[in-house]
Amino acid sequence: MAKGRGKRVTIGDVAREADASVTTVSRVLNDVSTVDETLADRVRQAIADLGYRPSATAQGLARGRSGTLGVLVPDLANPHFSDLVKAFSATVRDSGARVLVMDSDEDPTVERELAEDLLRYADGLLLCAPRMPRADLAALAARGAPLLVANRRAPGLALHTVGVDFHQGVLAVCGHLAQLGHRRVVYLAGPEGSWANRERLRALAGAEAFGLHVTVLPCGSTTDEGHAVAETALAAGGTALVAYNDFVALGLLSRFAELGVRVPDDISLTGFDEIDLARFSSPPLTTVAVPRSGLGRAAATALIRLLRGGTGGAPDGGTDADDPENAEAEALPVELHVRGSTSAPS
Amino acid sequence: MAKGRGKRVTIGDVAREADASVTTVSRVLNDVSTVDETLADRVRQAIADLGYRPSATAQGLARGRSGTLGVLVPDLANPHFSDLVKAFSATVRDSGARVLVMDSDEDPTVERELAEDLLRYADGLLLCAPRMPRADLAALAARGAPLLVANRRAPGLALHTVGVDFHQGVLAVCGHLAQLGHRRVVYLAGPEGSWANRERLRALAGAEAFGLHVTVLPCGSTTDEGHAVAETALAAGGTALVAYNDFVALGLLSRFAELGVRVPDDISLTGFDEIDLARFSSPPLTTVAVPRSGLGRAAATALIRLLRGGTGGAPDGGTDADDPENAEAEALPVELHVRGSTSAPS
DNA sequence: GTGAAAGCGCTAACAG
DNA sequence: CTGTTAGCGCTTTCAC
Repeated sequence: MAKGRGKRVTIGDVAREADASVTTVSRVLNDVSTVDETLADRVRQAIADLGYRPSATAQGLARGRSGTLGVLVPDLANPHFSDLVKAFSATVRDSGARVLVMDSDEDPTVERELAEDLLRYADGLLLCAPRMPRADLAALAARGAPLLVANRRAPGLALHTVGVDFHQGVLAVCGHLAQLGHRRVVYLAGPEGSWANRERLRALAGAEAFGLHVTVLPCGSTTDEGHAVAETALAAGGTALVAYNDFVALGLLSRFAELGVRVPDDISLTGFDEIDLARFSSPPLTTVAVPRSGLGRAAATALIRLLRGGTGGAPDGGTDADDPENAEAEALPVELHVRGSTSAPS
Repeated sequence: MAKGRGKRVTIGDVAREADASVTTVSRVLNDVSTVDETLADRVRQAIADLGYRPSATAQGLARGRSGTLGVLVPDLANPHFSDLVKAFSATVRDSGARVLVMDSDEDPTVERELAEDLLRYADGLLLCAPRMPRADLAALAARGAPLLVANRRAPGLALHTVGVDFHQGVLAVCGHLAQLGHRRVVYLAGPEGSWANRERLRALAGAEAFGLHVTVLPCGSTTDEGHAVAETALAAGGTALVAYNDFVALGLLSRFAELGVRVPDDISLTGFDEIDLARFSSPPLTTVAVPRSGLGRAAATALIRLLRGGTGGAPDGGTDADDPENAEAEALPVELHVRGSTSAPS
């Protein structure tokens, strides 16, 4: 029986036990080229008896691919990324591979190194690195490994990306607010260098076109930061507050409750990202739902397709890098959810 | 330069380029047995020129270990586990290894398979599987691979565990409530089979000793479930509600806000787990902080130690399984945080 | 101090 | 349909 002894059970042990060759064992393992049923059964029996499991490492070496995909995120504790990773993993697993996760702890200076390390293990990489310097991105791309970048664009870099249409989301928020009659809104900005924040700002600028005047206040991305900035935000003289994300919005809401400021009667408030709790605040939050799981699935699908396509797979020459059509972007639609935290200005 | 061509750069390429042997290259790679500085420099230069990165797979095969640790969690989107995995990964990475994450999606029927698969890739495994059948656990343990189980006990199974002292946490909550003068509390129970829930119930039973009468109401672990059970909970006739976790508590709070029930004036409420948002609800939640990151770190440390110790490492005989001292438990302390959601009964 | 050669466990031509 | 034989890229005795 499969008692946990010292040495690993190898394919050779199985072959011996089943009185077959390792090739045959390998064949039944990968159910390939019809092996005689009797023999196959004997092999399966031996596998079961010995509790044999093929070593993924050996398979990887022999096959030339590890069966592993990497994903690098800035913060796994952020629901945005844990949902993404979760969906990514599920899809990847369905395709028969596994996922190696790395967390850069929001530190752009280690991202490059982590990514390179990940590539030693993985067949491909999903990169969520909103603040990685362009040069590092270029260097990674030049490694030639299948690389997919999430929520970030890198013009002229010929890399594949997937992302969420933040622009449209912010526009939807602004449209909603404008329609309610708001004219002056204040935006509580997210992290400085982040692509998501830049994208929001870009959209906000566009929103001025339909009669909205927006003031930008530095803030951040956490509940704490939202809480801390509440009074300043109030003083900024808008009738509506557009928070960088739901965490910030909930922080504001919390502070407002303490201050006796009523939302939306005294001031309207919107979030972004739709975390689970957004429906359960008082009042429930008007926010933009972004397809986190959808993004994870899309990323997995795209990366797997890249793998299959074989980037630079041709031994010599073939489709090389400077193909302008080589880069490919995908932007998933978002959805505005109007709830109790917004109303017409008083 | 390191242009991303078709073929992978191997140690042989580096050796050729540096006019050295692969052995030497391997040596400078693993900085072992003083290689002559001149030669070493030449090798390093070649490595840089070629953009060489050792294949983790090949290293794994040759070394007999993959440099990868696995972790299986029920739900990566749950902050409890994402924090745990994050801290686990960080610690594991500091020790030079990587982490393979798998998410069982709360489905106990796939856990066994996922764990076995993980073990094909990883040198060791951290198992968070609160509902895995004992037999499966035993089977995994019998595989002989370094295995660490989080937040769950398995008497007689001689496996290593780390966990949080839920028992003490619940007792602290009850003590707090009792001291405020509560006599009748209702517990909103978590998922049926889960160890965490069983542990809470066990502690609750103990709490009756100091004068608390507790009614148990089935509920669940999500905000939605808390929201849904609110009215029933109210009708159960307690002066305080002990929620399975913070999500449930926030769901209750949300529903209470809709119903005009005031917390803590009309009823006291406690959570468990201290999610980030617990401080920001209205009122802020009295809850029990569990050291999620600490648990992740402790798990990593323990697992790494197991790896070093070499479970069943002795080729024949040696320290075998039925050693009673072989199993080892670690229970991290928790901390009650009293906030605005609890007060003396009216 | 350095290199040649034998594997690590598996897959994949290539014969029979 | 089945087995023999090379490797996959690296580490590691073991000689030099």
